[in-house]
Amino acid sequence: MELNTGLLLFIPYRAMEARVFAGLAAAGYDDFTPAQARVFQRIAPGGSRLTDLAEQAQITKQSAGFLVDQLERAGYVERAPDPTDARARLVKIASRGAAAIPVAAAVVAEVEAEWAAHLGPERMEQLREALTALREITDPYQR
Amino acid sequence: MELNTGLLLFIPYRAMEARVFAGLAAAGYDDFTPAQARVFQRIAPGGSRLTDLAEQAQITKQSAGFLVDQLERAGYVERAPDPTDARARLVKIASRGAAAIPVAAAVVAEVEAEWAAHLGPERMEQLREALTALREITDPYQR
DNA sequence: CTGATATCGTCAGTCTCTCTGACTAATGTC
DNA sequence: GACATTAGTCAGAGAGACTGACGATATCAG
Repeated sequence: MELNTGLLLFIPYRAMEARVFAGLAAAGYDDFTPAQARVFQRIAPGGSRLTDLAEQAQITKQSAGFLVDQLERAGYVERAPDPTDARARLVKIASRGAAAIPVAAAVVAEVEAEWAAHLGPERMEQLREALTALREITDPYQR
Repeated sequence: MELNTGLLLFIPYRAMEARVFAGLAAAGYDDFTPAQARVFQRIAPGGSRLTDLAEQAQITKQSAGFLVDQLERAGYVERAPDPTDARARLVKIASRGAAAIPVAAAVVAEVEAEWAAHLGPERMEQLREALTALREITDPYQR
């Protein structure tokens, strides 16, 4: 059957998300939700402003604030004043968040390896390359 | 920057969904939500059982029932008894739903054409082909 | 054929996520 | 210095998802 390209993209995305989520839960990081994770993974190395996170995740700043509150309570992030703007605060990755990152990265690597094994390394590379190119016209917030 | 493959998949998926949603809204189909659409697009030609829709969309049957209720009230679907099982009812596409399908299909075709223009027809074909192959190991509910 | 078990769908209650609108405080602009 | 803009919060509402319990029907084992 021939599915539209949108759904074809969604299916493996959801599979990846579910695997990473399950892997983190198995490692003890079971006190956060997918919505929180989608914000968390967009935090820049030196910290990000709430408004920037909201824009990148394409949610309102209120929603982003709600999710960051929860991440903060669970110890994954912390908020610090922004030295360049007294109105703003930087959301930074805290110790628990930093510890979770390699766990998530390992699962991502594992799933990507499975996909590469199924597709063959060449097609996997083509896939990533095509998706990266597609980002140029579909991602308004390229980092 | 090198993003993980999950996020690379998600970005164009979201772009496609937003475009289709906006296109339908512009054509007067503005009384439904993305969640409803995700269920709607999984209805089989002859109708689908609620439980099957829930499985394919990976939500609970309660959630699926909630969404189908709304789609039914808005005239996009209708429920009919399942002749093969008196416990079940078939969710079928109603007239308003059938009328919306070509509108959505036109937007999908438009976006796919833009992507093909950006990637070149060959890479676009490779992309779809790789995604279809990936479905074999990431979609538990292939139709 | 009958009783136990499974499946289809609904009802009820709850929680998470997201939104809109209104607001304060700080910044930037003219 | 007046005014508009930007960063973030507070308050309220609604959508969408979940768990648990349930009635009705189907299926299967004996």
